[in-house]
Amino acid sequence: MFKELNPLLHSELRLAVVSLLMTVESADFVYIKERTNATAGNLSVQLDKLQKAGYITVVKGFKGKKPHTTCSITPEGISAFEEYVMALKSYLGDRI
Amino acid sequence: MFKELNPLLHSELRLAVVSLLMTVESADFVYIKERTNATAGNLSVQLDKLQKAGYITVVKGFKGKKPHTTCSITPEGISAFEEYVMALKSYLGDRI
DNA sequence: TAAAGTAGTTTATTTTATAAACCTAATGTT
DNA sequence: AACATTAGGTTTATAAAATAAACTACTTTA
Repeated sequence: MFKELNPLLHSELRLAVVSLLMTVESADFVYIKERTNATAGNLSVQLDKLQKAGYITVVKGFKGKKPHTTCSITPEGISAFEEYVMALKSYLGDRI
Repeated sequence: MFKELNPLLHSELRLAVVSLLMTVESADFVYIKERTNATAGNLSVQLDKLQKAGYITVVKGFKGKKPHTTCSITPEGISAFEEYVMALKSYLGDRI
């Protein structure tokens, strides 16, 4: 009846991050933070989890002299997201 | 960009319960438990939260000599669910 | 050169979700 | 009759999550 919802994606902020990264080639920490309205601390933690799951890549470097973190979604992230959407549909019936 | 997801509904089991109750006039504890694959303890707790939020009504009585709990969704539950679905759409783009 | 800002990370606290243990009554079982 | 088992839950304890607050390290500005 109801499909299981991948707990890594069933989190408001992580879902927002992945959803955002689905629409762009890459995005940096500050941009993601602004778009998702997240606090830096929360975002830092959640990006880490997504990276450890292999759903995103996180590249830390410098832009000029400031630290700069760039994220992008991986193929595994894309398919996890797509599966999550399918699973959600089992909860939402035809109103979606 | 991303709408807030009602935390009361953004829980796998509570979402399943509400989603199920959207499709029936009422359902009893055991039926909900079976349909959602929940443990009794977890279901008991989550039904309580939904009731306290005013999203469902929970009527406890007896069927023959055994306890019997019947649940149904309230108008507030229906609109909360519908708003939740709208909010979700902001995360899912056009794949939904 | 001191204060303030940027870009994060780490740690601590609060919430949640969940399972395990428990309760009460009814129904077999010997 | 006494005891175990099942049904239908509830309560409590634990593990996992989310989040905010505090902190780090460096840079820019006054």
